[in-house]
Amino acid sequence: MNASPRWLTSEQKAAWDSFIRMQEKLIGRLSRRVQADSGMSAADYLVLAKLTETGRGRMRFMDLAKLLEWEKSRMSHQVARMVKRGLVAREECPEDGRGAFVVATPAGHRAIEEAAPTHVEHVRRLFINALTPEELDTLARISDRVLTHMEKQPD
Amino acid sequence: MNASPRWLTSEQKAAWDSFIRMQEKLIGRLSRRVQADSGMSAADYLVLAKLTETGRGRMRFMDLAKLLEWEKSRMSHQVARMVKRGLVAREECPEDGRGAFVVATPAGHRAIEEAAPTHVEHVRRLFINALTPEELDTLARISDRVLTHMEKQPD
DNA sequence: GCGGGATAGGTGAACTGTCAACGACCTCGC
DNA sequence: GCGAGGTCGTTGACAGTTCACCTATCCCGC
Repeated sequence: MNASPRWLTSEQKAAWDSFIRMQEKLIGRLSRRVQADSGMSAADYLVLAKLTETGRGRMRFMDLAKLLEWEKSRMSHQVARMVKRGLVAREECPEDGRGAFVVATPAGHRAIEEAAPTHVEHVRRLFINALTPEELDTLARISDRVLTHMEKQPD
Repeated sequence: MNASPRWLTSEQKAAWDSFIRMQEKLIGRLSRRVQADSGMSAADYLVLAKLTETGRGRMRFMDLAKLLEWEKSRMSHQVARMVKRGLVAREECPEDGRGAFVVATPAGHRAIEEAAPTHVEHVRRLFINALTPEELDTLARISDRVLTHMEKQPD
């Protein structure tokens, strides 16, 4: 018997496969829905959601990136695209010459306010409604466990 | 009280957030690991894994796409890239003039055989080991429930 | 006040995924 | 045998991501 056998047991593999399949299908469907319903990409939605919810529509670049747990480069490209689409604008930061603010434009505010209820409804329809409150709670605890565990692991 | 309230309860939102965060972190770390360890992308790994495991290294294009639940266009682009990298080759299909086979090259076989144990080890380390067998089992059931539920839902 | 390291942010190239449109081929009814 | 509609697979344009590297600025000890 080995402490770390080469393969997974069939139960483990089945569990892993189910999880992966579920997660892929769910995320895929939700992001296609956001795109189709609102014309925004899933990334646009996320950025606007965090930006308006946490920063009231105005946030330092890096704060937003940290909140989303995104790399700055990803943030930078994403904001550039959103500027092009008129959803947000950049603003200089007087206190820090390096810094910048991301600000939701009126169109950005409107877009997220229109998209949010629909998105939430899809989350409920596809995910929340599939589970009892107890199952949902269990899933939350399991997710937190995995997260905590991962944080203790090296890369 | 509304049958379908506009927002999620705080428990529901917390559960959803945990799940999303976990899933993103986990997938992100695993795919960066595959990339760094083997030089293959996560997609390359998946394709080679299914191709060798299910088709013994040779499969019809569409069968492979269905197995992975990928769109044919994605499959097509992916195979094109993998051909360029020497991991697979295309072969014509005599019985069906439209059809084509994807075949793992010797380099492809070697690559997946070298990468698989390491990948499995990371799955174990980051995910399996975080949970008790009971929790893992619970997660599998929950995933299946969500999958079944989604299949009954329209887009 | 100044030099070095850390931090904020940007940029280009390469890669991946999606969407819509397309050509080639098969199949089945007439 | 031929035409309609489906299936197989490709392609091009474009959105998104990552990686490595870059600049400008800030902070802090000396």
